[in-house]
Amino acid sequence: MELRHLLYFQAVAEELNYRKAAERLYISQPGLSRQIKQLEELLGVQLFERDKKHVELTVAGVYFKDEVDFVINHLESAKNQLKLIDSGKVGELRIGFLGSASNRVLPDLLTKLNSEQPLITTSLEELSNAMQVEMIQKDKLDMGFVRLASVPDDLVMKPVLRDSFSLVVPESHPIPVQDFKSISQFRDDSFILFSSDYSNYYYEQILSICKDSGFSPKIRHKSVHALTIFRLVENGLGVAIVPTSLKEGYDLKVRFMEIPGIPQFTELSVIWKPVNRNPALIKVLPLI
Amino acid sequence: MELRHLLYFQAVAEELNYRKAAERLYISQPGLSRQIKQLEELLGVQLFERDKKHVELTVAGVYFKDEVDFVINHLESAKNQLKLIDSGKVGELRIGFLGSASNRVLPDLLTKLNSEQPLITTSLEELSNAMQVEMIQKDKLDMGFVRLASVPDDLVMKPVLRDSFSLVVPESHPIPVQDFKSISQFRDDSFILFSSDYSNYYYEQILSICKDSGFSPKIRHKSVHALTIFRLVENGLGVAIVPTSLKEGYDLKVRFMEIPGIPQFTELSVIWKPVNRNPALIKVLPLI
DNA sequence: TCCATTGATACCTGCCAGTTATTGAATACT
DNA sequence: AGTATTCAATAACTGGCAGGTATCAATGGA
Repeated sequence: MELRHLLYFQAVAEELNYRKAAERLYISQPGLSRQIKQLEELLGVQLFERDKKHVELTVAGVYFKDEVDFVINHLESAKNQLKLIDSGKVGELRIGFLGSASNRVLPDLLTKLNSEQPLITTSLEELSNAMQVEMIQKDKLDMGFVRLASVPDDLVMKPVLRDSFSLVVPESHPIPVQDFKSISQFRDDSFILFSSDYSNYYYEQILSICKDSGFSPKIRHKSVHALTIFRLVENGLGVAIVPTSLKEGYDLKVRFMEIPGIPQFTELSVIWKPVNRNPALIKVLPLI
Repeated sequence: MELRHLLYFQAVAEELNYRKAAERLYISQPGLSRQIKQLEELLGVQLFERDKKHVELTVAGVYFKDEVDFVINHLESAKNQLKLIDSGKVGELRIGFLGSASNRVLPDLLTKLNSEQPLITTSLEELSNAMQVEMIQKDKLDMGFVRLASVPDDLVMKPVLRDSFSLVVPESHPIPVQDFKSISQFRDDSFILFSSDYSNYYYEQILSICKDSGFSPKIRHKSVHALTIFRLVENGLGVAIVPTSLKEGYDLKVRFMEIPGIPQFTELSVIWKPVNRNPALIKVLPLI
């Protein structure tokens, strides 16, 4: 059985007249007759009742017409949908992001995406730098927001936000912003950092900030979640060094103080795999 | 486009290897290559990613595979229904059921069906929860008996039997029914459970029963068949926790003891797809 | 009675699905 | 490194069948 049989059957079932159906299908009437006969043989079921002048659907034929209509329509819509997916108009984008990603960049992207490509859906997952790289390489993720100095050859990286570092202290901390001259003023405080296995590069950078100031920080706590770090700071368990952009978006009793006179900075970057053929990714890349 | 293209596409999408797919289809590999190429041209969409050694589905291809599976299955079932209608029967109902389904519910339904809709025939298949959901979605099954907390949006679920949990022990087990106060009395026994891939929800529930009683069960064996589990218990290889309704219907040297004082219960539910067009299903739904 | 219109039959033909033989490239095996 | 193996694509051929024309047999309206 072929789709041809079904389309011919549809036409005859609607016209109930071989000549007219054949005309509509742009084929000859004898050809149509034969195809319908063959369909009936293939199915082992009589679909039409002919009485030398009139054509009528049998009970089985009525049922089959319904099903054939359904299948043909479904196939037609699948073909259309397929085109949309292929052109990237609809699709899903799997995005990974760092817990220390900005509170601005990701929402901005999603907003832009929503207005310019409303049929592209997203799935978001908070993951470490290393995990994002691995998952993008394995095609389990389309795009990631990371803080890394470099990525493997098969990925590309594009910086999206350059960030200075800020010290985060409890609101009640005795040293006020205007007196903050050097990070070494906090050499005796406990420090709370992002875990090194979460982002090793990031961890090293923060250590180098302290080292440049001539001390090695007492690291009391480590966490992978920005919010957890802030809560710990809030409760007086220590001070933290984080990207300045994290200042926005949280409502906490902590004070952000940009660290003066240091060369270190951090860049939030988007990474992806150029050979990833997800059409949705190709549509989204120009937006970043 | 013809059905031939779709069937060939299915085969290649499953094998991801032209040679093997061609073998399975009993045609030559070059012929298959050409037909797939032609299908891609007809659709105007690339379905496979080839790199001189490996064949992979594109994103669009993954979508299309799903749709093609659905259409082919639907058409297949329509053909079968058609034969039944033509031969005077109303239709066939394909029912899936869990190994841990009750011994009462399914026979009851079949008896009722036999008296009220004698022209509807049934085919029964024992399948896991996940498999039933998938097959119903793909129109390979009309109705399923499952134990699940929820089902995908395109299916509906109706509870048919609320069941408590019972402990199953060998007849010779030293703790008699009247002394059974808590499951924690069996903390040192080995446990035999339904496999978690058979029904994850179910598995978790049993673990939670033990956890609530303050211990974590030593799981020695897992099986997907109720009878296997009972045989293992019978032979002293451990104890099992199963729905109480399984008590009936087996003739075994085991003792069922309802677990006292626990909130957990399990519901056997019927699931089906509302848009399923099988006329037999529509006749049967009011009976449940 | 004649004619218009129906679907079925007989026979023909050109296209294309499927074949075999081969290439070329990438991987696995010495 | 060199050889064997395995993959998909290409080229050239062919046979079957979809679709064509011509025609028939029947029905029903004048």
